[in-house]
Amino acid sequence: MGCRSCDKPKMNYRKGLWSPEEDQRLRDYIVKHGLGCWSAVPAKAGLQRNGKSCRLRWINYLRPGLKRGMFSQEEEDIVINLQAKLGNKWAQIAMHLPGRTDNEVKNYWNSYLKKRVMQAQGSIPSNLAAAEVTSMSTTEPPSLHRHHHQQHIKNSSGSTTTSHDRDANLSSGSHGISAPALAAETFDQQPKNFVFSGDWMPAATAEGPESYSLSAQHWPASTASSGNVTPSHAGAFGDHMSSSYGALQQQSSAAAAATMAGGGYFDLLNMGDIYGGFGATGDDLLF
DNA sequence: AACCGCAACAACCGCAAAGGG
DNA sequence: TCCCTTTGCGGTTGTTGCGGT
Repeated sequence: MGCRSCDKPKMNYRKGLWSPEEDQRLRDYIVKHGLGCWSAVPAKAGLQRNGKSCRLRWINYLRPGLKRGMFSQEEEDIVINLQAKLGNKWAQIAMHLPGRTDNEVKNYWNSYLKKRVMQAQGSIPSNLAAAEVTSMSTTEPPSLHRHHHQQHIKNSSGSTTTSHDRDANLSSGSHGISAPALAAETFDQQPKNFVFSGDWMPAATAEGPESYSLSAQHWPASTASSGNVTPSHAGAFGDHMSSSYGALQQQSSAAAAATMAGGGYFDLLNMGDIYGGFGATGDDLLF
């Protein structure tokens, strides 16, 4: 792991939100060179960030296949049940949520699910409970009350975009906490969809990623929600990695075919250099 | 219109594990 | 085997925007 060739002079690293330009630089670099020594990335990519920050940015927001937007009922159930089972092992929990990152799961838990679970268990502090009365009188997340029809989501530049995906999820049924058995069932099941491209990647390319033109129009609006509620991560890679590949090859849905057009399984392997592969933890990158 | 509180989420920080020299 | 560096993870903080007053 040590990477002595990456030695670099200490510098004042930029902090705070990432600008679209920084995102672009990081993407460009990784697409061109693949993932390697993160500590070397900032210098090579011309970024005044530390490697840690670049890694986090890539994993949480720039990596292809991330799902943005509201958690579905099924995802909520998985988080709740796995949290009960594993504790705050967000990386492990995220493994079972295709397209979700540990950070996203953690934030969702801390900002919403935790209160719901506490209330369900009757252990929610009175002050919290009071604050939650209005929002918890139904099973919708508080935000859905506050922004009923248009959910404003910040992007990295601090501006907001309007996403409708949360509204889409409103129709997904009750948000009540389901039986614990659900989670156990869920992690054993195969991912339902495999879309092996990020929303910033071309949906279908005959030439494969190598010939892919890096124009800005292909990138998502930074961290803004793409409104994508389609499971777009490469499945629950983690424990299911090998079987997922098998499943993928058997998948002949139009979506999968379109996404993988001209590339298919071959693309997956090639893009592994870019994606870094999805490691045993599912959401982590291996290099 | 201004201020305040809340919610959501992006990002930082610190620690531990992993791996090379 | 030890030391050093990098990576990964979880906790926490900071920032932003919205609704209410």
